[in-house]
Amino acid sequence: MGRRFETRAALQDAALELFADLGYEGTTTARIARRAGVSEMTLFRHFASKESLLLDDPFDPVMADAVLSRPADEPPMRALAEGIRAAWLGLDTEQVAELRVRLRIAAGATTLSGALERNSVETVTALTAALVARGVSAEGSGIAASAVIAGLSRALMDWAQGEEGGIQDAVYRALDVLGGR
Amino acid sequence: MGRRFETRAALQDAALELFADLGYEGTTTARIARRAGVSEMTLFRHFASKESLLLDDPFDPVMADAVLSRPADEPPMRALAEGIRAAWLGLDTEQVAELRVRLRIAAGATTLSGALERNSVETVTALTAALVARGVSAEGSGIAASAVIAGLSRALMDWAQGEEGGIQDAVYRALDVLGGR
DNA sequence: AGCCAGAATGTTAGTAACTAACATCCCAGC
DNA sequence: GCTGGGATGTTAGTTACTAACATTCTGGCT
Repeated sequence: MGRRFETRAALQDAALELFADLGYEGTTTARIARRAGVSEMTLFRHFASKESLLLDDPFDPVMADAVLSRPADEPPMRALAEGIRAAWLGLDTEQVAELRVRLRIAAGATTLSGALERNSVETVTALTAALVARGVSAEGSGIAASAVIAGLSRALMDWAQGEEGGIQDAVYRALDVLGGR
Repeated sequence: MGRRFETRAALQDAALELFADLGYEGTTTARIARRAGVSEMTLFRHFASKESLLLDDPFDPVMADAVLSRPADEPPMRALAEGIRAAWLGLDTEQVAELRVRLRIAAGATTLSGALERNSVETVTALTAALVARGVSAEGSGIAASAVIAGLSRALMDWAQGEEGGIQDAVYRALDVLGGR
């Protein structure tokens, strides 16, 4: 094995370099493939879309777990907000820097409006399941999870575009708002 | 004048009929244009995308106004949720029926994931402005507005796919969750 | 070493949403 | 009647993405 992983990484690297140079919309999938030394068809075998070259689903199981351990009487939005905080403590500076690069590219491409949320389906599903396990209705769980991820996405986009402030602060402020404070 | 409006309406009618018959993804823009008796190019002069044939921005100024008149000490998510309720009282049954048709089509098309939110940019902007006018920070306002619209969109999708329950009930339950109850 | 199965990749041809450039038409107002 | 400008048509593209089928490459077995 290995080759599969290597090609995938090569494609993602090529994509990020070109996105940075030419912008997201100025970069064609054909060119990404060429730079990775691979055919365009192969690109689409590794990534379902051009979008997913930039934004993987950032699903983090720690989030869902943390939500489960919130006090039982907490309303769903609050439980999500307080639970998610935990997962955001374990980021090292390199991860944060790369996240920022990706988000800046995403923020600059009009055709990527809503892309972050679109690529968080698995995360939303996991959070929804966590709420259901806490006894919240399936309907209410889905609504709360969608809302929190949307709010969080917006906060991250704002953070990426603004001055170099701490990502933790930005996320915490967002979660305060979403949790109803 | 008039012709411009007529073509636009003809296109939208043709689109909805075909979407209902063949599904969203099974309908090509070329075919919509043909049925409306117009060239494909003309279609794209009236609608920026295939998506927008199905989902216009449903911006309702009543919503933003209602948010403005909430008590000053209410936290942003609560103010949005409670404010928005008002705007949902004035829907007649015909509007609701058509909304349901559109949403069912949207729910059945995988490529339309997140489309409702994407087509609510103006609404989000208006709600953000309303919160800012109430003294909430620009950052927090955007986050809250994005979250509430996402939650509401999710609730509407659920409602459209489920049994024929009242839309008011569905929206009210969603707003309860979003408002932190 | 030589061979085999299956995975990874390539090639080719196509579809469909959208765009640019330029020609034409059609209606309103003089 | 004529004319100017907006609405439309035509043509020719670009780009993301897919289907079908051929080829190559790799790792394990004898």
